[in-house]
Amino acid sequence: MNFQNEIVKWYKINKRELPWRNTTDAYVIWLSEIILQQTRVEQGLPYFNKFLAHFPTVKSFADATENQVLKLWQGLGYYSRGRNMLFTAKQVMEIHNGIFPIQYEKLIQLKGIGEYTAAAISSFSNNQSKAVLDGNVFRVLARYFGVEEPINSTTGKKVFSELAQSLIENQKPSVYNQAIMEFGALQCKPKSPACNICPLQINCYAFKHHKVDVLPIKLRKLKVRERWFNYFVGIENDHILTKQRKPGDVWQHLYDFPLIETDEKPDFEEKSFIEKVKNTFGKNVQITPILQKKHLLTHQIIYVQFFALDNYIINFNLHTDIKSVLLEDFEDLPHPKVISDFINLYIKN
DNA sequence: AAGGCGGGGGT
DNA sequence: ACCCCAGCCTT
Repeated sequence: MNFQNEIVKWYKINKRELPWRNTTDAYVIWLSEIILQQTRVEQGLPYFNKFLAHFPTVKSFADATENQVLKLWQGLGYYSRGRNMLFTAKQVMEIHNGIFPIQYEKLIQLKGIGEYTAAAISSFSNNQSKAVLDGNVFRVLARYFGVEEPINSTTGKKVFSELAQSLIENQKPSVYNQAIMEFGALQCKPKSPACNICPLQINCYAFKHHKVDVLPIKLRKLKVRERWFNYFVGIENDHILTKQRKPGDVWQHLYDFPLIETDEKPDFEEKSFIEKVKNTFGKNVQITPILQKKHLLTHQIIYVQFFALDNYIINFNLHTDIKSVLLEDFEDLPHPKVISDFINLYIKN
C-alpha cells in the first residue's frame, strides 16, 4: 500500500470528531481555519463554537463591529486574524454577493487567507485538488520521504510544496488533506512520535536512518526582545483610564491602560521615571505598586508592572490617546490577556 | 528574505 | 529553556 492509502486508512480509524468536519459550508470552514492558524485544536475549539453561535452567517459577521470581534477573540492571540476576518466578511458581502467563495483562486485573494488556508477551504468545501502544507504536513513529508531541505527556506518551501501537490493527485482531496494533517497531529508528533505503532514505519526514511528527532529541519532562532510595561491604573467615580493600542505593535486596537514603557528595568525612585509620571498625571500624583508579572510572548518577554494612581490630573487635550470610561463599559472592551487577568483579579467586585 | 504577530502546551 | 501549534502580512 502506498503512502497516501496508508494515511487515509489510518485517518478513518483514528480521526477525531471535530465540528468543522461535518460541513461543506465554506463560511464555517473559513471560521475554523482562521481560528486554527498557529493554534492547537483544543485551544481553538471553544472559540470556534463561540464565533459560530454569534455569527452563524457571513452576513452576520460582516455586520459586527471590530470591538465585538476582538472581544470574542480575546485570549486567542494573533489578533490580526480577527481584524482581517471582519474585513474579509465585508468584502465577501460586497464582491461575492454574500456567497463565500470555494475556489482556490478566489480565496487566495481574500485578506487573511494564504496558500494553506485557500487550499484547506477549497479542498474541504469543493474537493479542489490543492494540497495543504502546514506544520503537520512539513513534518510528515520530511520524515517519511527524508527531505532535508529546511522547511522555512525558499527552496525548501518549493520542494515540499511540489511533493505535497504530487501526492494529492488521484486522491479525494478533502479526505486526504485532513488525513495527512491529522496524522501529523496525533501520530507523527513533533516530540516523541509513536513510531512503534506507526503503520508507515517500514518505509519511513527518518525511522530507518534514526533521524526522527532531527527532521524536519528548520532554520533561524528567534531573538526575543525584552520590554518593561509600566501600567497606571486610575479609577475615580466609577470611571477608569484606558488607552487603545496603536498599529505597529503587539495587541493592535486592544484596550489597555496608560503606559510608560522602558527598554530596561526601570528604577521607580529615579528622577526621570518620576518626571514622566508627573508629566502625564500631574505633580501631586501618588503611585503605589500593585502587582508585577512576567508576560511571555513567542517573540517578546514583557515585564508588566501595575501601579495604582491617586491624586492624578490628566490634561486630555494633551494626552489625546487616554480616555476615561465607565468601569462596566471598560470590562466589555477587548483587552490583552495580561490586562483581562488583572481586571478579573483586582477590579471586578 | 526576514521579521512581527499571542497564548498555551509538551518535553 | 526551547520548540511547536490546521500561517499570514508587511517591509
